[in-house]
Amino acid sequence: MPELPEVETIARGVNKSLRGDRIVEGWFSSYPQPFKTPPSKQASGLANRTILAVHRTGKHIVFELGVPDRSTAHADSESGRDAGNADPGSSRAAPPDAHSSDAQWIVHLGMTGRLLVAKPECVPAPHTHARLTLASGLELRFVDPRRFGRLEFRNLARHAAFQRPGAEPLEIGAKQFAALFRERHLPIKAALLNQSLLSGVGNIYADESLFHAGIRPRRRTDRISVSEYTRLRQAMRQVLRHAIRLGGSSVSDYVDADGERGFFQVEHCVYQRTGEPCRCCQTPIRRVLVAGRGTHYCPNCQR
DNA sequence: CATTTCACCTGGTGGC
DNA sequence: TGCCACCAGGTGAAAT
Repeated sequence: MPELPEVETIARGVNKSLRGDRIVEGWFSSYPQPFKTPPSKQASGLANRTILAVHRTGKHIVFELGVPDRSTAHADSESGRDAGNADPGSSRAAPPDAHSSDAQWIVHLGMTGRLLVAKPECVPAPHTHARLTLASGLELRFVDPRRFGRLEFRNLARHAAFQRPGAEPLEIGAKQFAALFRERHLPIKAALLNQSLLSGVGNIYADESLFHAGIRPRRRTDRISVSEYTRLRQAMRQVLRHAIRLGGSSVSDYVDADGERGFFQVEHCVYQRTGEPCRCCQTPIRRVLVAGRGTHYCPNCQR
């Protein structure tokens, strides 16, 4: 589900709700699959840190975290919550500053991952693999039925900051975009899905971008002209920006951090419209396999 | 090395 | 109703 527009929507939502909040403690399920960092290390690494900012890079959500607030940890364990609350220097007094980030929590949602801001009394969904309790009283929950998602904690004193593997689709220039693909020899759809080239485009937005550019998904990257790449980049930018404005695509169960569905699925021209008439020329949309993924295109509009 | 295929998971859907 | 095959937004390891 989560491609660039969905991940962007979730990151914005979490940032809005939790920026400046403090992580009191983390709970992680015993399944090893969703974790790049062992659960115990994530829990101890996250505790008592302030969330300075939450942002998207590629398909990853990155939490920028401040240094652990030891005074709060002591106050909580020795003299109860009152001491922490009475101290104006603790909890939310300091303005969040992402540049002073001391650690990062990196969330990848895989196919079915969700990140939800919830009230603690709200019953957790099945397949909830992580819960962070926050000083505000809210909870952040990571839910992921298929367990393709990944959670990682990085202490920046000892590890480099997270970097997306490829270029950012909304930042790359026209010249670099064409250069990225022209010397390769694979179907353009496969190239668009390769995150080490371009980070953020997935199955939905690859198909939609190729439709709007009028390019067939099986065309090889080395046989597409520079002017076609200019069109493709333009189409991709417009599709991604429009999808972000509509809160992403809710194909089956995608929801944002507040549990709200997106609306870009209504605008899909080809994705999961096999056999339905093209919105442009009425030709039935065709489905084929490219790079092992279901791929949808209009045989008339795309050449 | 570049490219392609497949395994990793659970759940929903549609055919018989 | 039950059983089964097939499909799903992603990625990285293994095979070619």
